[in-house]
Amino acid sequence: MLTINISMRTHFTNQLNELPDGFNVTICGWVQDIRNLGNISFLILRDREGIAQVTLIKKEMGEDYYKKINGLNRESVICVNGKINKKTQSKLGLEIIPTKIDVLNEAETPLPMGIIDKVSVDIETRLNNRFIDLRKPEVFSLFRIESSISKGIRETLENEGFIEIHTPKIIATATEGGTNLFKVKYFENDAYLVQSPQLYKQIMMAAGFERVFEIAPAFRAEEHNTNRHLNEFVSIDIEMSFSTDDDAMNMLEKVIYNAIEKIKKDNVRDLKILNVEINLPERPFPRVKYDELLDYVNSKGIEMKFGEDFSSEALTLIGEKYKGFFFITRWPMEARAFYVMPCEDDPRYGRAFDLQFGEREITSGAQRNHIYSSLKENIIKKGLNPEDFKFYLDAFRYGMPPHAGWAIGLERFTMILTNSKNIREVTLFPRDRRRIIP
RNA sequence: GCCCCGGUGGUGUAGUGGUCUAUCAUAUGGGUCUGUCGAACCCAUGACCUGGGUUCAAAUCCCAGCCGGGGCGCCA
Repeated sequence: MLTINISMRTHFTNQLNELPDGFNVTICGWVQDIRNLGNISFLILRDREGIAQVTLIKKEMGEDYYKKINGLNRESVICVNGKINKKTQSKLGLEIIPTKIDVLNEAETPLPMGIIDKVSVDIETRLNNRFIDLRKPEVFSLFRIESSISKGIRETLENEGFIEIHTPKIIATATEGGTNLFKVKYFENDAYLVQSPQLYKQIMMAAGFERVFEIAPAFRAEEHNTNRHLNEFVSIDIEMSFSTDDDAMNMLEKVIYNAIEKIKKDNVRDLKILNVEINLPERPFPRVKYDELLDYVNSKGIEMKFGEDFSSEALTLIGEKYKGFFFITRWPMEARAFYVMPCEDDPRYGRAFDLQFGEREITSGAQRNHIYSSLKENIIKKGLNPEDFKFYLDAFRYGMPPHAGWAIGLERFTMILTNSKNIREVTLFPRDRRRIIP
């Protein structure tokens, strides 16, 4: 049972059930609703854990006080001291008969948006008034689940010997290429926000840390306007030494499985509020080669050449065949970043993989190329300048072990598990093409 | 960046040239009611994104801007 010592409050609303009839408590929270019937009224108090009914009786409170409390605006913050009455007609099974009500902060009126109103609210309005939107239990539950996910992932990685690291988010230039970077002024120089900690976590392999992970924001200056992209998102990155792409995939399976197991255990109430059912995936996840899917897509009439990435249309088709988690493996080198390790048997392919959930991509990873000369060659092949990567390439010259890793988008993963339609739903204060406030 | 769509009270909507002094719900303010739990009932309040144009007449048609939604590309 959760126990938080806060001087004003003796209990959260969900703890009242276990207390005996007549027990004296103080509960604190927001005035969600007042139903006034004249000589009796019902005040619904909401806190983080639920709601409770406070029953106000005019005869017992006196006319003036009764009127004052009934006149409180919705969403005002109060503390109620009183006795539990279990012989109530309330559907909640108990009510509080107040002896003292402190008004700590009165809300203004009208509210920018309703919390329990029976009208839908646009996501735009909700995000503009996020602090109110987040008071809704079904919105709050998403973030409790997101919290469990990052906690669960962290637990698994720590058990597996990973060390949590923090790499810089402001860089001179030269990450992986491919995506646009946000430019920032750095005193007399230009600098950029990182798109990924990729190069740094690889350098940590040369540093001998063996296994590292980082949970941190990544920034991408892409002008996308979709339900699954953010310009700032939380990237969960790992890198592991003396490991192959298979080892990385196995680790990913374990991490995903444990996170889901944790949610099923710790977020029963949230899943119920959201009306979402999550099944533990079967392991191992299917591993499907790029070529196989390429053929499949072509056979279904979608034109796609070797080396191209799967289009949305193609992924929709693939998602109909593979519904849960599955890996796409053995990608063409030209479709992936320069740091991927080519396959020994055929260097046109690389030891890279994506983890999909149906049509949606949630992770990409690879065994990395740890051979200095070959890595440098691949940088040139991609049209990049090795000079720009000196700080990175040097780490491969004085003892770099073979290594592999992956990155998973926290919001994407949460979105999939909670069946959310828009990634903004599972981001507290999303940063997209237009939004930087709040 | 490209394509398509949209902007009406606090919130969500109806309304495609005149009968719009603009619909409905919700909210807000006031009132009735001692057991509500989406309380009920009565009364009231409150809106056509901005600028320009067409027209006798514009919420409605045209242009520009601003803001937003969906899709694509790209990706986590």
